[in-house]
Amino acid sequence: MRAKHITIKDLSRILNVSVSTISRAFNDKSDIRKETRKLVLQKAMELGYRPNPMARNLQKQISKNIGIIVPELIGSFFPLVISGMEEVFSMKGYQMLILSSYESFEKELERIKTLEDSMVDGIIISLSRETKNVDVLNQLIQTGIPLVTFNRTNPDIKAPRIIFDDYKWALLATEHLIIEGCNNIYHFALPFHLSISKRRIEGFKKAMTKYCKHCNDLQIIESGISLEDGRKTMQILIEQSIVPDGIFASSDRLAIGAIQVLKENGYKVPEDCRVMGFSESTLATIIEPQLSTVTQPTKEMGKKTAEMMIRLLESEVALEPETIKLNGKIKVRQSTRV
Amino acid sequence: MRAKHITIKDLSRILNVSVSTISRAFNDKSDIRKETRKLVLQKAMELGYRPNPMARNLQKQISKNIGIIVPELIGSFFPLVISGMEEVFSMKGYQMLILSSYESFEKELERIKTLEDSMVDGIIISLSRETKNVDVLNQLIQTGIPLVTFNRTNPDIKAPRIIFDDYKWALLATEHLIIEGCNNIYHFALPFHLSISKRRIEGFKKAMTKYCKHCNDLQIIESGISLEDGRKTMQILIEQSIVPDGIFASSDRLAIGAIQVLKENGYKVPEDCRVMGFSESTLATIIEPQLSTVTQPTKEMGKKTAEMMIRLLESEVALEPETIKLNGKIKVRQSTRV
DNA sequence: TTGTAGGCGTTATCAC
DNA sequence: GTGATAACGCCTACAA
Repeated sequence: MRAKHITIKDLSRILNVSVSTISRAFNDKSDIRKETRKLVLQKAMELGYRPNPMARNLQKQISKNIGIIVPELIGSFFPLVISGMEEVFSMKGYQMLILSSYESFEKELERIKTLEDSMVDGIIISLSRETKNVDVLNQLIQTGIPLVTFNRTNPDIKAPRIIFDDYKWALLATEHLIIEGCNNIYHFALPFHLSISKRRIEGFKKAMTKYCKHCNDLQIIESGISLEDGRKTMQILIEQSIVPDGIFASSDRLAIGAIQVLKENGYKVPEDCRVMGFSESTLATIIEPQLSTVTQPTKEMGKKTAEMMIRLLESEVALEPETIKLNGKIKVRQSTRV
Repeated sequence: MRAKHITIKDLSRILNVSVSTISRAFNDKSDIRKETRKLVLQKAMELGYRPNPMARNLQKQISKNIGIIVPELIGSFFPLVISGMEEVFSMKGYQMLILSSYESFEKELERIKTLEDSMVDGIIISLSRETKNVDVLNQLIQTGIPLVTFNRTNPDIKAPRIIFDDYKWALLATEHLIIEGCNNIYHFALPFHLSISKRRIEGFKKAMTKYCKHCNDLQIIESGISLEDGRKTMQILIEQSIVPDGIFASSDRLAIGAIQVLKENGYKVPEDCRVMGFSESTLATIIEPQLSTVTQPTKEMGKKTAEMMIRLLESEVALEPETIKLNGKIKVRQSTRV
């Protein structure tokens, strides 16, 4: 029982002009007299006429919808990225269809299918934790649907990627610990198969060798992603009587888990062990001591990703997949400085 | 340069059947022979044919899109609610268009217009902090577009609302403080004009009078919503040499701000002052002492809201606006118990 | 500068 | 059971 919308035909009857004239008025065409356009637009406003987007899209063979798949909607990172995208897309008249893969590869495939079905104009994706095989995404690109990846991506995907310069900032973060006097530094890493994880590990190693610090693979621990994962890793270390004098954790949550367990076991942060997080979260200033971390331009990442998508959409020719690396900043707080 | 999609006509030509037959096969109509349907479906699968949703929607006069407006995408609450909605909507074949009002009334109006323009089947909204006038929303309902409000709503809106039972749980939270021995309790409230704020204040007052505790309006402070707001309120109190022995804050962020300032000024929590938060956030277990708070069934709220929307959508008759109140749980941690 | 008519891909209403 | 055909609301040659 929805109020019937007024259509272009109704308006044409009322104004005694043809539908094409109205269409022209609404599409900024040149071949229409100024006064006519004004008249049409005014009457339209008066009667509350707006072109039906479904009809328009059907005819134009586009949907003005962009599908977005993220691993999760909890935690502050992805919502903030999405928020950045929204700013750009809403300016350009695009809508976002947001779906979550819940960190599951299977769900991710489902979501991709859903988006294909609903004929989005493009797809933006950040890979789930489980995703190792990216064939489906490459097939997607084959069919001609614009794809952009961000943050959690994979070098095998033949699409643009907007990422944080993990290598560089992991290097700088580690360097910070070294300069503060740490000798025996451990790295709590994200799941190894994530490219984001690999890049940070490289940065960590580079810093260690640069300063001739002892560094073997045992110092790099595949920890996971959550606070609980950070706790577990630290617990295992302590059970083995290993207490580093510096920890570089690949996420704030990992870092905070480590700090909690250190404190529970009577160790002092930063005196006994300095702890550095990664990718600033609201948690960083709540924990005691406040956490040093690397801030990422999260919202910026969303904006850049959206802009890249729009470039793909508007470009006539196929663009060479580009990689955009975003810079961060090191935020020194109490957890690394006595 | 997008690969052309195969259409119902192509398929009809290939299979040598009429388009209507194919349409029937895809719409579970009864008047089609089993084998025919099977044949059609199989060939369709083979050729990768899927009905074009734009055409289908145009003809059915629906969009299968639900517009969702939230005040913000940062913080964990709204993303989690949305996550709950997604579960329900994606089951039912609906897509969500998510927009943020950025806590601004003006932007909120813009967003509503955008959604009207894009002809969503229904709108779900949680009001911005600034929103006092809800005429536009009532007009929306007049035009027949289904509307559901959640969390931040307003009694003047003639639409279903899915809310947390703020009154009851504010009462219980306050009661908890009283039972733990507090006598001089202050309430850090959200902006007064929010109905959510009013309901919690009522609950607070009720608990105080129930236990014959002294309670005047000075004990109820309009604090805001953020951690910073919580800090400010506490600071002002301390400057006036007022140190309550109990604080019931209307959000975890307010509570944490209060705890920080208390500690900075040498007061102990919970010994000198017990602090109770509201609406569990991830921050609650990070702060020291860990924060007692009221957990809300956040994701559940999203589900219930989505389900309500679907009921409106599927119902032929206009439904009487219903209010659904969700229950929470009191989570006792160190900040209220010595 | 404006109007006419065909088509975008479906579904629904008739006939057969 | 199946097949034509007219909508759905808009855009765009082409004609006037």
